[in-house]
Amino acid sequence: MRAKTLGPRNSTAAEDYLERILELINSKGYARVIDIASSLRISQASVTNMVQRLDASGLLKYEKYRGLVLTSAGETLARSIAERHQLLTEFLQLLGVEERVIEHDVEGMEHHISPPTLRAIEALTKKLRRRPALLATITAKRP
Amino acid sequence: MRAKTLGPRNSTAAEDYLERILELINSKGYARVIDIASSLRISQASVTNMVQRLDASGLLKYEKYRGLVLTSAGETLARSIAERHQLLTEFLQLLGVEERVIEHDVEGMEHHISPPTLRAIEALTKKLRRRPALLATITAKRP
DNA sequence: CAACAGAATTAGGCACGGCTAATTTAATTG
DNA sequence: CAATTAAATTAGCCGTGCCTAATTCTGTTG
Repeated sequence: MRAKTLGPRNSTAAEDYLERILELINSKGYARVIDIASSLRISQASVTNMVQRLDASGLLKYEKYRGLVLTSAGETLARSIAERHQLLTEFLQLLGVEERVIEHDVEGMEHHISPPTLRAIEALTKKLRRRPALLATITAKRP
Repeated sequence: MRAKTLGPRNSTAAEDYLERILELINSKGYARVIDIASSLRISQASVTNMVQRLDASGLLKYEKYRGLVLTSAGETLARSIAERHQLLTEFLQLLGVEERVIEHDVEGMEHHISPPTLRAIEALTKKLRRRPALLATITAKRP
């Protein structure tokens, strides 16, 4: 068995897993290794490995062959990741970016947006929602 | 000697190197291994390794112990990376995000912003620049 | 309750992108 | 121009996060 460190700073991969695990739990009530794997399009073996590391770092409780549950730390983190994802998605939707592109870009960049930046984008998004005319002039230029 | 693959899809690390190399060339006329290393805060050995991989993928010409120059493909790519960086920085500055935070976040997310998203943010940035009043209401809420 | 199928785990490997230590090459200078 | 110093390279290592193949566990079912 290897070390499975996963240090203090949670990696972008760990965030992807947490985000998906929360989604699965919300939609089906549980998150099996096989479901996480197919949802993230990676192998079951990779999921097992990461789940063990997430357990080691206290973000979920995991029992071999028995399943997993998020700890409260893990759930809190997963929720904030999901919220950030949602906000970034809404922001880009407002700008008229194509849905496929949004998914791709948000997936990549979400892990690198710190709370202050997120709050700034959130404030902007809220403003823009009330200025459809302003947005129209922007999106009109990119058909 | 190892393979040094660096496949078709250029990695985020490769983009960081190219960006910094262009900056160095613009500011001092050349980019030595030791300058790249200290600028990116990584070891000289790591730089040598990556520079060899960038050479292998045609983004720069490199001769051992002799230095490097960007190919036209490398320079074009480096320029677009730099422009994207600049645009994202300006956007966040406009939103009143703290300079340190901007640097950190842009460094992380820039590699994941595709051209359509960038164009959307660019259009928005241009609009916002002419709406200081609008921006004031946003930034005022985050002291 | 034994056999089977499905799910999970382990074993072993790989590319990436870092590192340090040791070595080699280039450049400076007495 | 030889010696020294600075820069660059190589060798070898490590963690992350993915993979496939082989194995093991669980739950169902005849």
